[in-house]
Amino acid sequence: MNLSFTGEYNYSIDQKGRLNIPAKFRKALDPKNSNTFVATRGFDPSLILYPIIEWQKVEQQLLLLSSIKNKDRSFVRSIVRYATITKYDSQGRIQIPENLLEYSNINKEVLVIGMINKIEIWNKSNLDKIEKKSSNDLDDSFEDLANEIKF
Amino acid sequence: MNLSFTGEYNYSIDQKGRLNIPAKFRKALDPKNSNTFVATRGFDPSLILYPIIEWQKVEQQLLLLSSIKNKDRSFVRSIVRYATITKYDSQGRIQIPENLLEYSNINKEVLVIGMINKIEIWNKSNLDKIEKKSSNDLDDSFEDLANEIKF
DNA sequence: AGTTTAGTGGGTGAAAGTGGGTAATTATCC
DNA sequence: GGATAATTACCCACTTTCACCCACTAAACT
Repeated sequence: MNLSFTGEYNYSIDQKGRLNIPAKFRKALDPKNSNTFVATRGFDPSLILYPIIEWQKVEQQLLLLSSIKNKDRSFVRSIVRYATITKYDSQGRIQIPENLLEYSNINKEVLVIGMINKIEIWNKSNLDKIEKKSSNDLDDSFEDLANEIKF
Repeated sequence: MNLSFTGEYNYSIDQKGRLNIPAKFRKALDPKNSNTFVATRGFDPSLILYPIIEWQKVEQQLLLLSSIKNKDRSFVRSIVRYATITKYDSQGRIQIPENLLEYSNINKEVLVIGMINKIEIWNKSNLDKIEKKSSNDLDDSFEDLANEIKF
């Protein structure tokens, strides 16, 4: 049975810029990935960790975009240029590059969120702000999505 | 014979945050689930337990949504971040995370309700309140459902 | 009444999370 | 190109948490 990433965890980044991957996520990670993730910018001001195999799927998708269209190229670039391969150490921690920390506005306290086939890393107060901003129209706007899905 | 959770049970959560799964439900649980549920927030202020296989169906549907669309992403996040995979122990108990207890306003006494293919967990007084509030217009609103299903 | 099953409580050792030191590798400078 | 600095990878150590086990009581069944 292939598990997925779910749930959220409050962790902290140490002075060396290392972040612990929750044990449950490590167990859920397919061994084919050989303990390796790709860290990159999210569309939100957050970071995303893809298992390396998942990332390769992303790459395949990006290859489908046009190299001629300005928009396409710039979209691809905006994602790929920040992608960093990292393998977690024997304590289960990955090294997060400085520029990604800056982008996501992360210093120490972070919220690690399982997103089924990938992982998001947030500065919690950042996420709270965003949630609050959209929460007014949120219930309504989710309604149509929720109707598409059988729970 | 398989599945189908029915009936309700008054149980209590112990100091470690563990909740007993009624023996009847454990027997009804397909062995393919290997004693594993996913606990998550309900749409009411209650919790839902999905057999892991049922939950995976939900995940499959969520995976169809776009990671690029803002709304889709935050919809997925709002659901998945509270989903916790738990296997019940040799006494038949699952561990319920602190944040779920808070959300559902549960301290100790709970009502465990079978909902056919999943299980709801309520703070009993919470449920009473909600039922009471809607009970006045309830008969009318149920009538509408007759258009969708037939007994 | 005795036996089995279910529900609840609690102790303990292994695992998880966190911090930090040192060697190895890479980068920088002269 | 070689010495030195900086960064990274790999270990070891400490604290806390949690999964696992044992035990007790109540209820159901025979």
